[in-house]
Amino acid sequence: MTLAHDPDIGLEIAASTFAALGSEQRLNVLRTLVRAGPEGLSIGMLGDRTGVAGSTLTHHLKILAQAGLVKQTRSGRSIICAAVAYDEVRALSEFLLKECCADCADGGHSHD
Amino acid sequence: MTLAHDPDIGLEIAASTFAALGSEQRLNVLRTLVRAGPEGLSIGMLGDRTGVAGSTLTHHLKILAQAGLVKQTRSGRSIICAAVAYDEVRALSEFLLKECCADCADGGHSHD
DNA sequence: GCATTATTTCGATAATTCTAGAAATATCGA
DNA sequence: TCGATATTTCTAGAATTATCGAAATAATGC
Repeated sequence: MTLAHDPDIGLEIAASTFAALGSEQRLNVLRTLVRAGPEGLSIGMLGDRTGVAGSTLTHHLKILAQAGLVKQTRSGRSIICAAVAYDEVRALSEFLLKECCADCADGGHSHD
Repeated sequence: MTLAHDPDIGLEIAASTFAALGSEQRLNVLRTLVRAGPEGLSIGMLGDRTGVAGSTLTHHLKILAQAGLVKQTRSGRSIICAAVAYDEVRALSEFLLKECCADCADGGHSHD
């Protein structure tokens, strides 16, 4: 949704999505979420596990959510965050492997 | 090489590699290089095509090279840059799809 | 409504990144 | 060596990002 099959807008979106992943702390948050499974974690939980302040988490999660890597839903007084990175990551790798590497990719690089 | 099959160091490297891709200008440079094919382009050429100042290109290319996305070789008084992103991108997507999304990606859900 | 818990917004500071001009360095041909 | 070309280093200002505490907002239960 956020990234997909666009011609040149793809560059902009891809870059910002990569940027969203380009922070160790954010990547750690994402990993924690992914490992937590589809049920996700509340932000408080996430804070406990990562040792990151709530306000900082809000900041990072907004970026991850804008990139379409995380989805947030309210549950009572908690916000549950769950990773939905699969499609995004696939789109990203396809962006480079296709959009970028189109010319060379089929010249000798094998995909599975 | 830069990113591969590491346990937790992978997080750090993956993040920095993502960060390398997380700039529109850099991604554009990379795309230009990839499209130029395995022969690559000199930095001057790259400057012509992208309109980016040489010193800025040096900066970006260093980041891309450190991430293992671009390789530079001297040819006379020019530096030829060529994209070698394929493996890196594959490693990156695998990082998320496996290291991160292992459980969710393919249907089932078991934690480590 | 009030107290409690959970998250966000605000405000502020530190750190990093982006950008490119100018000067320095390297390479080549004559 | 000299002159021309190509790239890098140096430098620095602008812009962005990271971080978190304190106050504000939202939701729940009594």
